[in-house]
Amino acid sequence: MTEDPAAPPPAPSCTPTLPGFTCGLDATLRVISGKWKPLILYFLAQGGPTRYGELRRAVRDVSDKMLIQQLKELEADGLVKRTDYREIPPRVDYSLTPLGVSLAQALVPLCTWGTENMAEVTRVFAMRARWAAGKE
Amino acid sequence: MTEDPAAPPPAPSCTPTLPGFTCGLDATLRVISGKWKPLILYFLAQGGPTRYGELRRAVRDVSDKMLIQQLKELEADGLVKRTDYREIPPRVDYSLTPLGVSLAQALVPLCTWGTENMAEVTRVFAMRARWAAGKE
DNA sequence: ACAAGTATGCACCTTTTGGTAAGTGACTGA
DNA sequence: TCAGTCACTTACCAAAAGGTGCATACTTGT
Repeated sequence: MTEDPAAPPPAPSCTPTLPGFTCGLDATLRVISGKWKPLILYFLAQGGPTRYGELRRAVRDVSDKMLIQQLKELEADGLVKRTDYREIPPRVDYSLTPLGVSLAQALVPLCTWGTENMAEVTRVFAMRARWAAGKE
Repeated sequence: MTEDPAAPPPAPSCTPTLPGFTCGLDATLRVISGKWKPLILYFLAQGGPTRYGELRRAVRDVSDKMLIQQLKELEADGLVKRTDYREIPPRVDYSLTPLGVSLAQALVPLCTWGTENMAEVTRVFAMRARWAAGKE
């Protein structure tokens, strides 16, 4: 038999039989990795179509270069849609595509996990930072 | 009331009111970002406790340095447990902690999303690669 | 006339991340 | 005795990611 009666916890059902990516998880992570992408997705999922300047102010501390870059990648990945109104003081807004919306939904458990285990994660990162500082 | 009747799609419920991390999603992503971490999590979730050498062979193309490094970070983050049997040809194995197991579960939707949308993602990445190659 | 805001582009630099190759010490099999 | 295995460690280097700051063309407000 292949299954124990005392089945182990429901493992991540990756399917590592694909070209280029080792599994679905790998593919997904490549699409959302980028310092500001989670935040962008977050704001777009919450706020609907958002103008560039608004995003800029919402995602604190992001520079123009970075924000534009990440938006372009998200757009190229088919997760966000850019709408240029071709007005004369430029007006552009960004929103999630259906694909983007579905990804945002898949991200919910991760948000939840992060929030629930924030204490642990924060503690651990504080330790890492102190350790890294001591190394120099 | 705070909710529209025509509610927008269930957005990622980040809670951006925390120190250090902008939201739960942010925290989670920092913990799993790293070229080999998803794979490691994947194998540990599937296979239970795994010896170093086995992992090394399972996660193809990973170098010792990288594998050790990522394992150390995962251990420091409380996601995997390292067991050293202190035997004389060294014997060590790695397994998921309860926290690691819970994270693995939270990753399932991402795996699924990646698998379902693999076609899109693959296509888009192929385009990116071609574009990058043309740039040089 | 001049500053500020609009959405971006570009050049340059630093930081972070990943990769290669070698070495460690105690052991085992040929 | 000599190569190979075990689980690592270290030094060094390349590539990728991220950051700073300036420039654009046009408009609005002072």
